[in-house]
Amino acid sequence: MSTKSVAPGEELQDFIRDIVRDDLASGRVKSLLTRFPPEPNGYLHIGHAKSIVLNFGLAQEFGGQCNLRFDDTNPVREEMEYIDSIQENVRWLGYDWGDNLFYASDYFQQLYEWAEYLINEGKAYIDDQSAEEIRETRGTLKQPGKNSPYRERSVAENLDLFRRMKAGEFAAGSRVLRAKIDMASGNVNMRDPVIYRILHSPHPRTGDAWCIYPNYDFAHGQSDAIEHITHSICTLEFADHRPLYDWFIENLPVPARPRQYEFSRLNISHTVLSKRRLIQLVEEEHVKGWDDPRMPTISGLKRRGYPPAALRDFARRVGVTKSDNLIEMALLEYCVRERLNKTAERRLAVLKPLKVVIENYPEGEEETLEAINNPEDPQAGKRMLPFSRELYIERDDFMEDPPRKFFRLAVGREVRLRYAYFITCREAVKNAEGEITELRCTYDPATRGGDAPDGRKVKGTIHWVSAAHAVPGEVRLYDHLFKVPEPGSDGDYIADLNPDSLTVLSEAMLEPSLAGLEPGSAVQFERQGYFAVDPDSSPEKPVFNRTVALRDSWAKIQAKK
RNA sequence: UGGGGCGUAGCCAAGCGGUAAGGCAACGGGUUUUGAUCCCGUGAUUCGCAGGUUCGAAUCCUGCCGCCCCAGCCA
Repeated sequence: MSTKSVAPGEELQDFIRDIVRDDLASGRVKSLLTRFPPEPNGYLHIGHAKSIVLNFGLAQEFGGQCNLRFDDTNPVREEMEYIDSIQENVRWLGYDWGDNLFYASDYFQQLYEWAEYLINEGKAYIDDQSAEEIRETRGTLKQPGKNSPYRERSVAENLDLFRRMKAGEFAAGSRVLRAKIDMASGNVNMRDPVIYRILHSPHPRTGDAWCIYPNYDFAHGQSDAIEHITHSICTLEFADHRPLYDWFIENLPVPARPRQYEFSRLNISHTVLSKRRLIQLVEEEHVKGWDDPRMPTISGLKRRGYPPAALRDFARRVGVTKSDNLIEMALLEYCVRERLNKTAERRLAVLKPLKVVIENYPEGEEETLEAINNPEDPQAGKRMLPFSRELYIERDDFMEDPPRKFFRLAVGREVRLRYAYFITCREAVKNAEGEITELRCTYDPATRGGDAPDGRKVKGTIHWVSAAHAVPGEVRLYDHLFKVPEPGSDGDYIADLNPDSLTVLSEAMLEPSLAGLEPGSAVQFERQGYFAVDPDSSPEKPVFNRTVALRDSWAKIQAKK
């Protein structure tokens, strides 16, 4: 399976890969070891996918390895449920970490010992100040902080206090362990950062074994060192933490010297990718859960029908740099179409049905016509479509007063029914309200299959489904979750939500082969778009999600008017 | 003069002193039983701005401008 958009043999080019090549070439590292380090406190989204594809992709490209490591240092926010969904998501994206599944919590004992080591070295101390006091004495971005009154405690007292913290003698928040670095540093992260805090809450994996927990800064780099990670890749907001990351590596007897590199996080137009905002969308029910097909979460994209290969391709196409970016949703959609065009079988489905009666087709008669499953893939074979006197076509494929360039049906005009016959519309039947309820047409028996023996041409080909054989179903049409490229750029992002992001069509008519497909199956409804079977689907009532519409140059022309 | 990062086409992005790759979008045209796919063609005398070094600068130097991140006992 080809998962790359780059030509065979062509190497991806970015600053991370430059560094990796140099390190491998110079022998600084003998083999590459990366890691993907999610915190199990939420669902993964496409921004994480970029990181996953980078870290696992690097390992694949350079014959290295990528570990999956949960950064589970904060028991008050983390849950087992997320640990499971994250693993599922990474696997679904197509990556395998083998036996290399780790948890920062696996290292709690080692981390604790290193904390004591720092105390013994006179490089860490117990601070009795409250959180507010610590904040107040940290200084501001432009002014240095003040030393804590507890900063010069003896090693013995620090050790005693730290052990009693561990033993559970103190209340949460009453004391913390701080690294003794420099309260006047221009980098706020270096102003005696807190590295251990008291948290009397059970941990999803270690239970009540601990009541003190290391924080991110004290756990991440050391975990990298324990695993002998060579390149610890994270996003730009951690660049300010790198001096601290390095400080621990230099001041602790760690078994390896990993290095941290930062790249800019992914931003995509017409959606949001921050955990906080995603949670709000779910909690305030602007969407129907984490896997709502409009969500940029991995589970949402999966339910929407986005193929993992398209996501991988997308992640590679956006590149890896340090500059702020806003990738147009159009690029993601392009990747999805490109993939699905090659893999999705074609089907006929009428979303907004309009009945058609073929007056000169014998009543009670029916026949089957051959249709190609995927013109892009001969291996996909063919199928048979039932045809009869009464059909449904798309309402949008008929116009009473059509403009000149309208190639579809109108009274007096002839079009081709895909894989079937040429038909000519004779009359549009209306009800009392003046709405068109039915089209009376005639067909040309000589055009069976869709070609006229006399060589005459028709401008349009439309899709259809035999009324007697059609399977009714529900089709969910999705549009951008937000109506503007940058939600919240001028005010509240909630106000930018697209009220029409979901349209449910409950009276769609599907060709028979569309019934009974497995949830997740992807098909193309010809002339309309790619659709995926929703988990809500049942053989009695199929439900399809529109993954992405086909490119539509006719709609584009219409929009210009 | 807090610290850190970034500025190449509408959106991304190569480029690493030798005279601006590529993709998406847009716009033309061709093929077509999906107004789809596919194919062909169209963009930067210029790389945030201003100086300087050099035979030669997007690439080196200096100054300026703009944008993003940091003051959780979150990650």
